[in-house]
Amino acid sequence: MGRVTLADVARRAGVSLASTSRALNGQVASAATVERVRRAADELGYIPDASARSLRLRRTGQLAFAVADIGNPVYVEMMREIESVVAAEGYRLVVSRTGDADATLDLVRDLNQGYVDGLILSPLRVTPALVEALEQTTVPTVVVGRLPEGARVDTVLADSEGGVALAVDHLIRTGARRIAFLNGPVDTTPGRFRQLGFREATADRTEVVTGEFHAEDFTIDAGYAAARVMLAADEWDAVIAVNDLVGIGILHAAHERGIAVPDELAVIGIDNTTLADVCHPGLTSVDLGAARRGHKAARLILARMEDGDLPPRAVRVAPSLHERGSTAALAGAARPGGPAAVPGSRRVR
Amino acid sequence: MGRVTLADVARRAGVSLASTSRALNGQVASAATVERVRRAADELGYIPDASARSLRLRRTGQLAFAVADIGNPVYVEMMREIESVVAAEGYRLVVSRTGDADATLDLVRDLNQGYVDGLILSPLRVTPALVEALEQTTVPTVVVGRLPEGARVDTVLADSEGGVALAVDHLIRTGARRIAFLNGPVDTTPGRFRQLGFREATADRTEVVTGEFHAEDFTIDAGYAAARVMLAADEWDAVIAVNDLVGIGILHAAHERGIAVPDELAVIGIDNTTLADVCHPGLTSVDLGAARRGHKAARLILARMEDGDLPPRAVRVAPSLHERGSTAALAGAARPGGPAAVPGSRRVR
DNA sequence: CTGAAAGCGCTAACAC
DNA sequence: GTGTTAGCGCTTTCAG
Repeated sequence: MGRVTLADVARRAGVSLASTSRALNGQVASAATVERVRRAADELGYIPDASARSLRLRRTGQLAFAVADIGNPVYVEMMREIESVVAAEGYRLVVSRTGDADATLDLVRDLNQGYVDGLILSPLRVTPALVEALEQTTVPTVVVGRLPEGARVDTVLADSEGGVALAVDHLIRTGARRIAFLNGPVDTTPGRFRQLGFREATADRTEVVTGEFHAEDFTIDAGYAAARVMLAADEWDAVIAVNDLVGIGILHAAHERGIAVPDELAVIGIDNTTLADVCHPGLTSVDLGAARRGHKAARLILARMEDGDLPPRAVRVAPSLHERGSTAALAGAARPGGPAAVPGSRRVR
Repeated sequence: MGRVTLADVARRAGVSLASTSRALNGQVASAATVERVRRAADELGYIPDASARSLRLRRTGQLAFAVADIGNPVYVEMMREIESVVAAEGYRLVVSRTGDADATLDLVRDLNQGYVDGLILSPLRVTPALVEALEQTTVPTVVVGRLPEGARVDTVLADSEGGVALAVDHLIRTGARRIAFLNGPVDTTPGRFRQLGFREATADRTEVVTGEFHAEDFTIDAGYAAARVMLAADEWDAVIAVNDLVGIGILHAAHERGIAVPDELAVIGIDNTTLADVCHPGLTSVDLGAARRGHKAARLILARMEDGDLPPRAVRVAPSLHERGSTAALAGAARPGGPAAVPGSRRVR
């Protein structure tokens, strides 16, 4: 027995192909026809063919989510949320690696093959060619991350500047005066805007001495390597890491040098991933709302697919600081639960 | 300007549809034709339609990877490896949540819609209905995890029993005599076989006192909750956790009670995820080879799609123990790097 | 409410 | 080497 097609069902039900299709898809059809067709389909074990439907309907029921590295927990969190939203609307999720800038470009261009109905893209690096490709593509797309002013593409934005400002303020309030920023590659969107945030937030704080360092990648290992250099060069009261992974690299390097965290060095990460809760001490971290960004991105793409003529939208997600053991408590503010506390964070803002 | 189809290219190149298709797909065609068609395609910006090709070719170029919860880092690791292998062969990866047993069954049945060319499935619970559905489906499938004896399905297996034995042996060699196993739900594949492994490994060790406990889920929170109960009830020298997440929950509970790890309580996790390296103390963990299982699964599905008549295969991946700070060092074996060491693990076996 | 027929875009026989 | 044609399985006009 080969594949059961709609024609088989039609034959068995003794009605036409058209009526069979209509009956199965809830279009106009007499109750009797629907009944007969349903029965025939059941008896035959009919399952509609996805490719044929896609070709005819010009829709696949699939959405793509593309990121540089799904190994970063922050993207996993985003993906979970996206999957959960779009699955509820009957869409499957295809995951892709964006790889380098060229690969990202290819990915966007390939979109026109129509293997998905929409794309949620979180590019690490945004080139003019990419923006152009995004504007040209006929497949609805939403970008999680910043695009140049005026780009006609739906975006969902983290408030990097605001988030870093939260971190800077917190450190200054807890007494830090020499504050370093350990960035990742600065030619990336997160690298660029988190750095900008650091500069803005410290610009008029004349009481503060600042420094900037760079990890070669947004990973624990790269963060550790860069932190060794940083800690060997100067003394700092506090470091803000471009993300939690780099923050954990700093924790390792500090531990290795015998520098006590938070007493001798406060550390703040960004992204507020599970890792921040698991490491020791717990990593105070700025939550840039990965899950919420995923949620918004999913909603945006769904809306865009619904109506392609909507004007481009930019949705913003607010940051919040989650205080853990890697930063000193504010004077008068008891550390929750005391020294033997179960890890957990205190939401500051 | 609407979609550019192959017919448009053919018209512009001044050759037939068939020749155009052949020229573009590297079939027999004169150099001149290829040249003209290529040019026409370029000029028109032709991009083949994925749905039409799928319908005609009876293949989608997509593979599905289905797991219960992509939030668990061990699945992320597996997915990364799978994605990297299949992407190199030109396949896209669709991720699905398996949800409960019914949802898993639906997923497998829906496979026959033909929206993917193959499925890699890692089910938490295996029911007879699922096995039957897997055997019936015409879409190549490989299961990561244990299936009942005789199931005619390709599988890749972790050696749970061997892995747990590694943990038990290590603990006994480092002097533990009262050893608990903190399992997850026992009606799951990992729960069942890791428990079996624990029982087998401790069966003829008359010098050892054992106990078994259960977390309600394979998560940090559930592990923590169960560990509180466990630690309140009795005194243990060591605990083996069903996975790293539960292991970290134990670390938290121990910390909360003021129990020193590893001096008063040794803890071993399973899966050897990034988390094991990040938590404090580092979690000694049994690596069940998630990345290698992902790799093998990808290879298996590729081979199966190549030749559907192959007899079902079962590929095994060997476990290894990675020693970190949560277990005492063997007498005479210096802890690598001393107390201020950079986190890292020592592969014992 | 139902049926006949066209056609989505592509590839693969088959004849030349 | 090339063109003609059928057809993958489905939905949707358009008549009746």
